[in-house]
Amino acid sequence: MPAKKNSQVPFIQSLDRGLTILKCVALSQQPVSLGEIAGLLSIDRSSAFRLAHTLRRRGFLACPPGRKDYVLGSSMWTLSHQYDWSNMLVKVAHPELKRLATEINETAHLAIREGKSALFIDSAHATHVIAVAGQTGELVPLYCTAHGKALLADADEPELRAQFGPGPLQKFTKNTITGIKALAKECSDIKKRGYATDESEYGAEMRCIAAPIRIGDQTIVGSIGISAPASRFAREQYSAYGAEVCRVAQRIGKFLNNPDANS
Amino acid sequence: MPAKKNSQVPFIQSLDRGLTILKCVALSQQPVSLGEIAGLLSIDRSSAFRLAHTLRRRGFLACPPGRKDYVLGSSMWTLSHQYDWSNMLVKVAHPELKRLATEINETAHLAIREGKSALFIDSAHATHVIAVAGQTGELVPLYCTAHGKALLADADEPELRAQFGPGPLQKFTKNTITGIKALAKECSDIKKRGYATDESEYGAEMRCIAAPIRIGDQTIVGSIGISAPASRFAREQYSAYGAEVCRVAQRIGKFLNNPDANS
DNA sequence: TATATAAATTGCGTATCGTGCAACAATGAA
DNA sequence: TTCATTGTTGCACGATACGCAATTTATATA
Repeated sequence: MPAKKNSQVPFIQSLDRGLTILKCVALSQQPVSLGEIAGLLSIDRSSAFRLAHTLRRRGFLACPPGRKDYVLGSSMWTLSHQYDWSNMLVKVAHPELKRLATEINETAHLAIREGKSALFIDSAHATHVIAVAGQTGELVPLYCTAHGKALLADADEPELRAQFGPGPLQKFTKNTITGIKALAKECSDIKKRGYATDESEYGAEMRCIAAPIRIGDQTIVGSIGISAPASRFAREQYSAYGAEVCRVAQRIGKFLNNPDANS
Repeated sequence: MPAKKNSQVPFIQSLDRGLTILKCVALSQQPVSLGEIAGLLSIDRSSAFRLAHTLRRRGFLACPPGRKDYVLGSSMWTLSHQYDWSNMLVKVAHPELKRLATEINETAHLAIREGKSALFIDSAHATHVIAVAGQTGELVPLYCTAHGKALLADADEPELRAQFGPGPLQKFTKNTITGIKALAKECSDIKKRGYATDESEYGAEMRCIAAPIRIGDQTIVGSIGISAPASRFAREQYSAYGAEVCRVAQRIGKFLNNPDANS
């Protein structure tokens, strides 16, 4: 993008500033003081005060009891909970999903976490006629699928134990990981490597690779990956495809953070 | 509050309008057109357009590909995911929690769902010296505690099966519900009745009552309840205490929606 | 406790910025 | 095609949001 061909549509200054405040408060882990807000926007304290005040009266900001600095308010909570976010992720990720599918020429999937399962919320098929498991809407276990394990990548052993209980996990195939300890090791490997694999751990004769989609390089909000019959998907391709899947996942994450990005 | 002693702090009109748009789009299940926005605020279409435009450029709104109406954008997604919301719920609910504890004169707890468990995020103790189980930070199973079952109240049988698997659930006491079907029945009863009970289903000799906290009378975001040794908490008190716990839960939910409400 | 320093909040005049009007473009229906 | 609806841009007026400065409130220091 050589020159900002920014539309001439005038910006509503005060709204823009208000949104900046909102973003800044949301991303800060500590409460934000008025002075910081004013400094950030390079505006007078009084202006910052009035903006923050309207945000507060609308419930988008709030003051911790007794304190006079700002944290996010309940409106943000309410709105974000009532909205069906999977649509959002689908919308953002779909072009990438399609690119991935045609590039690798296999089926690509998009999944989110839904309780103890991974839920496929979108897919893009390649030219192959042979349908692959994992239709949109399908729920699969977290601990024995590539998507599921990608979604679990940040979990440590205590967390996994809280999720799945202490007992051994259900065995679907001879490759299924059934021990929590082994699963924790797997997760930390996935986190290092960037992508998760599924060596026929749930469905037989299936290979799958998936990478977690992170916002702000932190919280995992979904996963993207490809799957194919083991016969068509050799183990030697893991590292190459894995890198590609990671790149796509990162791009989606980046786009979620910064919608202005190119393309 | 007889007269609005509303602070004289002037409202930033355009910011206020922008936030209204945000709220309206978030609450609508369908995409919202420009005309609707303009109508809602009783402003000119051009003004609505410019407000929506700034919201869009900041990522708070977005247009579905090809269409020209608005849905929530990725910024809302990002911000709401990066923020630690449990603090928010704690902050809003704590006064009510304390009121409840002193009113009933037992320990009151606040919990949220954390995967397959309920997580206690706050508590208020009464004057009794005898400590009750369920410290803040403790994780307990969803299916055999009052808080857990309150959090599950909206789940139907397929959903429960997806969460817990088909097999029988772990038995902690002689009262623990172990069948999914029975659990589904219990959940639908809870939904009708408004509150969940725990008849020593997890910890022995303990009774507990909890009600789901809902935003917009819909999505369950947490639970509030009281617990006491069975010796101090007779079964006859269920309906009275249950009603009270429901009232408190509703009040918290209402407050989350509308922070301006009377304290 | 008193005093000093900083931060939050309010009043006010002015220039800016947002607004509505009206013209224009794009889209879709008949 | 025309007509009707909705989205988008130009423009001029005036409401409004801004910064300055004064006042109140909170926090630190002696």
